[in-house]
Amino acid sequence: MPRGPYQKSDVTREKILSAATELFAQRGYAGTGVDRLAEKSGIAKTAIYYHFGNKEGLLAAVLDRAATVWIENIKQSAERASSAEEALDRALAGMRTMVEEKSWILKLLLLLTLEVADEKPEIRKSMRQLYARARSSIVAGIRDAVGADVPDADMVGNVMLGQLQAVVVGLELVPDLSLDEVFSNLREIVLYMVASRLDPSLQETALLQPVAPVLPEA
Amino acid sequence: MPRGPYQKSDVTREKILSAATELFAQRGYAGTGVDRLAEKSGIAKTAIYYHFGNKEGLLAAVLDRAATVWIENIKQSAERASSAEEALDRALAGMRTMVEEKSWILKLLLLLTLEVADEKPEIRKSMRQLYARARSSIVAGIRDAVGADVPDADMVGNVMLGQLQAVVVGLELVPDLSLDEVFSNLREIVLYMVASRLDPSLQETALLQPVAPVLPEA
DNA sequence: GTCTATACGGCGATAGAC
DNA sequence: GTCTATCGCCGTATAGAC
Repeated sequence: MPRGPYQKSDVTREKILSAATELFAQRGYAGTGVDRLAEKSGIAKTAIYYHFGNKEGLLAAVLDRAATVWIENIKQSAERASSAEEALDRALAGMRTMVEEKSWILKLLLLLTLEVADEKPEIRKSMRQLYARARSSIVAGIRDAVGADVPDADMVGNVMLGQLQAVVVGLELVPDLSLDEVFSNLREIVLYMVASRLDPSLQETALLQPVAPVLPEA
Repeated sequence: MPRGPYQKSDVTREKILSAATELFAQRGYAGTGVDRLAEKSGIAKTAIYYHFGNKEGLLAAVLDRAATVWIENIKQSAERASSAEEALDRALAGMRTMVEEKSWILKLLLLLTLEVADEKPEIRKSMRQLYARARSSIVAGIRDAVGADVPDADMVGNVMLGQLQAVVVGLELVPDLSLDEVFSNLREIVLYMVASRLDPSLQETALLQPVAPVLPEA
């Protein structure tokens, strides 16, 4: 069994990462055994643990890379817009494309967060940073598009990312969920949130009060 | 080894369910081995598989029961309100309490959906029905509170449940997340959504357009 | 420090006898 | 329903080559 001069660590990491990216996308996370990853990448099973700690650490690395690419793409697309609304539409279109074509990334991102955020500080940190990058891209996008700092723009980012993740979960339950409806609804909400933060008088939606019906008292 | 007359199936199911509810809440899902469940409930390991198919089937049963109780509680609380806004506040308070006190239910609900919705039609169906029950409770609550049918009230439900789940994920990443902020933000959004559906002229938030800055063309 | 090979313990899940 | 295997897969431990 020739052991040859060993490859540089980075090369090995890359082989593992690309094999894992392919197999996780194809067969899912749970459906991809570490033994199979070792075989596919041509690297010993124990070396995978040496590099990534455990299967979840490998997943975190795969997802971090994949998601970063998407964040960057969407950001750049939005920057090419010539109006604030177009910037929003481009961002939403990017999110939608990701849901349609790479939902496994979003799905596993959620899964990883829920499964290991307790007890694995390193992975939690990695996920938190990824989320922070996505959200600050949105905040920056809003600032650029509107041309001014929007108060509490963080919350707009939270809502967008929250609804994005809700779509992923929703598709799992209702595969024929209407993305048109969901995204146009989200568009409307974001427009309202930004507008009401720029002009707080818009929050006067309490026209609900007078319409209130009479319900039996407890 | 006396095998005795076997207990009725329902009694056995109940023993398993209550043991699982307790252990899943205490030690988490992954942290609770089926062997331990068998020991704690006093029922043989294989009988658990006999009753629930597999560990995930058991989890689905546990969650269905626990979540149904919460949906009912929140619904009843909202019905006791004397105005539309109070009904919303009661519903939001109920959701918040659930996040604060029983977030493991929401967390595992999400996890189960993401992990097994493919490949396990029974569990997917169970989760979808649960989601549908929660959403139709919201829709009915809105109808009762406003005293009229709100067009596309489904989407309001989707947004509320989506943000609820986003909070659960968010807390996993940022344990000191401000629930005050998140829920008051959600309150604002729901009020807007309902109001704009009752009076579509409110959707004229396109005051963003004039503020649009000039960005470099691609 | 980087990697291989083997063996082993733990857990979910199934099969078959009773 | 219970029991006793038994399988597969994650993860670890160990020992050692380059």
